[in-house]
Amino acid sequence: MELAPRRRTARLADVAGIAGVHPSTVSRVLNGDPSVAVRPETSRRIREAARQAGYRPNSVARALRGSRTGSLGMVVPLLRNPIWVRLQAGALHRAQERGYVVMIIEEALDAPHPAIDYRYLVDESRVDGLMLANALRGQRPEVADPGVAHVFFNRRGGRGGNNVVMDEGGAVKLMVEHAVEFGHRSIALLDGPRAVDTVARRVGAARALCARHGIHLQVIHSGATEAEGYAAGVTLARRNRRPTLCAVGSINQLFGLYAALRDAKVDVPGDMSVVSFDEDECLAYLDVAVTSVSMPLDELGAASVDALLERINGEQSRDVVVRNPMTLVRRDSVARARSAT
Amino acid sequence: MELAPRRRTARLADVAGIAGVHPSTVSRVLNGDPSVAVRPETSRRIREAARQAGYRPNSVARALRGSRTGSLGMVVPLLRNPIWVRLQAGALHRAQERGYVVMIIEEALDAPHPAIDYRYLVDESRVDGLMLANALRGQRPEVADPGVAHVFFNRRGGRGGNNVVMDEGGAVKLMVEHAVEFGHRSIALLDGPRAVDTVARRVGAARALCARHGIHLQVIHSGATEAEGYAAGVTLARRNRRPTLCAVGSINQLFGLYAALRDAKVDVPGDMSVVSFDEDECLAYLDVAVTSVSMPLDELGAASVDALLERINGEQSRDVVVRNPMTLVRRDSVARARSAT
DNA sequence: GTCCTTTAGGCAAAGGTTTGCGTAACGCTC
DNA sequence: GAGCGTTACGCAAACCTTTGCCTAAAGGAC
Repeated sequence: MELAPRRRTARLADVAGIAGVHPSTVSRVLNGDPSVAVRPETSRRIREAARQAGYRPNSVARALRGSRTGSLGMVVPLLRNPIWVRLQAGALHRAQERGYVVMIIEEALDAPHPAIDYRYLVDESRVDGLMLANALRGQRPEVADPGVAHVFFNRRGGRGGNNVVMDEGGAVKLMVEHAVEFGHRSIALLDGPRAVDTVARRVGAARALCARHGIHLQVIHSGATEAEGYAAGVTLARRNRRPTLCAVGSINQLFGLYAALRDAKVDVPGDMSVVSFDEDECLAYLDVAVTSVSMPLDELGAASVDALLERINGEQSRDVVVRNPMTLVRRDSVARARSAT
Repeated sequence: MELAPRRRTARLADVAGIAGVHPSTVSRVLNGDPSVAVRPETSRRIREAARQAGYRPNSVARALRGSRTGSLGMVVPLLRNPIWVRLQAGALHRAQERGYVVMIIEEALDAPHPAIDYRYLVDESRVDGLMLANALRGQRPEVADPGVAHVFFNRRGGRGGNNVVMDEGGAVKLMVEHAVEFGHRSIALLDGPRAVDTVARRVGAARALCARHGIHLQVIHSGATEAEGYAAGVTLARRNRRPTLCAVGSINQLFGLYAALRDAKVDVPGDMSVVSFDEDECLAYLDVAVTSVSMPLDELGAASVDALLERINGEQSRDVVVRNPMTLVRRDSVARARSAT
């Protein structure tokens, strides 16, 4: 049917030609402009012409005219960690629902700090706004720029008002209450670097809650990798007055911790219980299935898109906390504390 | 310094105004157009003006004029599986090196087959070309369209000439030779659905190689999830003449298989050896560290970008096989075959 | 001094859409 | 049938760059 050397795709003018009307009329009809009045018959003719010509609006021209690109930028620190993937997927789908596309930027491993300034993506009109998850506490010299629509997601940034985060405090509460339920009086929290906002909020909540419950808390900060989780696990296993439960911030650290405890002949959950803050299907299949707190990652991704679109549309800034389903997934890695220290 | 209500970002005309030249001259100087002749002093003045005005070329206007968007679309089936993430990261970085950005599209879980036609992204000038990994063997009614620049990566598609894949045959060879080295005479290959091209190539290579080595091969197809891997493992464990080594196509299936063998009291590697085709750092930390074949995923992602840019630049189509580093990572899950069946 | 070649940079069109405004034709009222 | 309010569209500008072509001035050759 179209054996010709692929004539450049149809333009508005082509459709207008077929339908015998002016391009502007085609535009209004196809976009459902309510301010226009066309006869039903004309409208039908235009739609038919568009269909026949295989018309697709040129998004570039549209973007130029309307100074809206219809795409959003998402900056994540490291795709390797599964949570970013789920956040990404959540954002992707919500963006698609709302007619936007998402550009992912993975901040390079050796990125300098303060990180490079992705506002240039907005200045170059590549995206309408930014979703940032590369903020580090204190490290960033307040790039918050009211002229550039942006939200910080999962990790807070700037002066506030643009943050979309989950209820880490609630997650910690689930964990601590679970620990209490099983009689634990001394617990450890193995988490990422303290410069990461998410970590800081978990640690803060843990300190407060443990104090209230009279539980001894020990916090260990390490990188979110298997190797560093292993190292932390080794240290932990050597302690003479060892905590009876260890909560872990990332799945990578969890793998390391598990291996370290196994190598040190520390039985899970007999000698030490373990809880992960990173739920993943594979946790159910480890040698001792891991109890975890399942966080609403997809929802956070979606909420970030929603919040960013609010900013783009000039609505009031406000912080958002995604509370959705957050549940304790009980598996086999938590047992009654053996010898209350 | 810029306390004003964020004047709309500087345009070419603004810079020209400051430098006292015509916009076209600014454009040529800033883009290093070799066909233009300007005095060094003028050039310097222009650059200074651009710097001072914080000028950023509007990529949308540029795209409209040049009919090049500078972005690439990448369609992946399911982000959950880590290999897509690594492919994505590889593509992201290479694209960035070459001045492009990448838009990720995750094909919905419940996507219809034949899948939706992402050519519309090109027709709408949202991207300059497509990297597709959602092709299924036979299922797709030849969407190959010479008018739309595209490559199929990791999974072949179309009539050939646009495929960028890894050397799955080489990977299988590493696995089989490893098996031979350890005296295995009967092996199983637990892999994804046969409609997936990658799987088909692995299976084909395995059949040929095993035949040559006189090894008995049993192929099990299942979905790439923990649950289906578990189910396959259960079946496998029940076999009376059980293979002595099982190779696994995806890490998710591997987790399931491992759990099934554990539950069935089949010792790894004593009763059955295991090899994964999906290398991941966490494999080193499982209760029995998993031997795997490490594939050049980042390189494949990068090569896909390179190949797509060739198509976009109108160069000759050709299939590409990424061979780079492909290594056997020897860990603890392979042992000498106990009782040669 | 005249003519030709460089040098240095300006002019304007084009790319496809959106949208404020303008204007015919039509129908209705009186 | 004149006047007026709709109805149904058309006109053209604007969004910002890039680029083919043009021109004016300067420099060189004779």
